[in-house]
Amino acid sequence: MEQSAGDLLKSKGLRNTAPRRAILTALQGHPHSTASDLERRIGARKSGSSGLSKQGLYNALEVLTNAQLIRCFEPAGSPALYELRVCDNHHHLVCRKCGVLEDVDCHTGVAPCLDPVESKGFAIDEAEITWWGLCAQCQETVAGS
Amino acid sequence: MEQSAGDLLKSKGLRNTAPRRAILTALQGHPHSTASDLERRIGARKSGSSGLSKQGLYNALEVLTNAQLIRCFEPAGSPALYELRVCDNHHHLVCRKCGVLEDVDCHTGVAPCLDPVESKGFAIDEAEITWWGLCAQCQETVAGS
DNA sequence: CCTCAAAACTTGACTGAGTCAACTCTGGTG
DNA sequence: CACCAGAGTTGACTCAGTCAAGTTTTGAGG
Repeated sequence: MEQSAGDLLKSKGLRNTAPRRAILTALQGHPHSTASDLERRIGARKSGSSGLSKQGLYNALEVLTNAQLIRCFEPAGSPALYELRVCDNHHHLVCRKCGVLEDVDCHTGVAPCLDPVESKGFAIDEAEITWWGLCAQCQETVAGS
Repeated sequence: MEQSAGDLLKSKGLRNTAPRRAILTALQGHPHSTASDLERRIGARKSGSSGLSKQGLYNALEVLTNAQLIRCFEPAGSPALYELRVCDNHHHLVCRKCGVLEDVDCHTGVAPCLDPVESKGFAIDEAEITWWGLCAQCQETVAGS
């Protein structure tokens, strides 16, 4: 198996606290979670367990993001989504109708995978690509109507 | 000169109302405006003139966006930005530090300008690309500190 | 030019996502 | 095992945007 949440935190020199472990664990198997998804999922663990405060959640998410343990992504019209896949510079496909979201591998795998026509003097470190369209299911719905 | 705001509205079969004309006019020379920028700019016109309500503004922006007279763009961490450039599928460069935003032409000029490695059954109509980095000015600041 | 209904706009209450600030608790080092 | 900086809690607050119900305006037809 992979490293435990605690080991991951240690390997980045971060404190090994229950909320942080809970977030990392809660993200496994739920690749695109909003802050409130996480709040619900963590709060709902076996009764008696913590249930992290909103502020604590945002603090922890920020720390984990800065440490590159998780990645944050904000598609237009949606709250921020957090995911465990990092360092592979993958991109996203979003359905305009139902909002479903899919990961797409990057053709190069390292950021920035793409250069702009002109950089206007910027030092670019990432090219974020979002493809918009209709998912297979919504295409059927539209065609059938 | 270009078509007047009124003519543009007519050409799309939309009603020619003062607020809509005001929005189109206010966007000229202010390529990336938030809803509240627009509210301020329109409200501030010569006294006695309208000053559009918040709801009216959002309604009008939605109509104009649907009619392809303006385009809406939401970079992470910022409210929605509206711009007049449409139909050229251009992209954006954003400074991570100061938030400054630049337009970048698309190398093809038509959407979607780029195909994903795998489309997962989606019918894709747009590839939205955002480059993140540091603008020339912020690079100097960092280097100098 | 006048009328009228649909379309557009206004008002004001409300929501959701995230932030601020002040206080308390705890992990892990000495 | 005591300490304290870093982590978490609480609760008020902001900002961007939405909802719903009522009023005004636009422009097509008489």
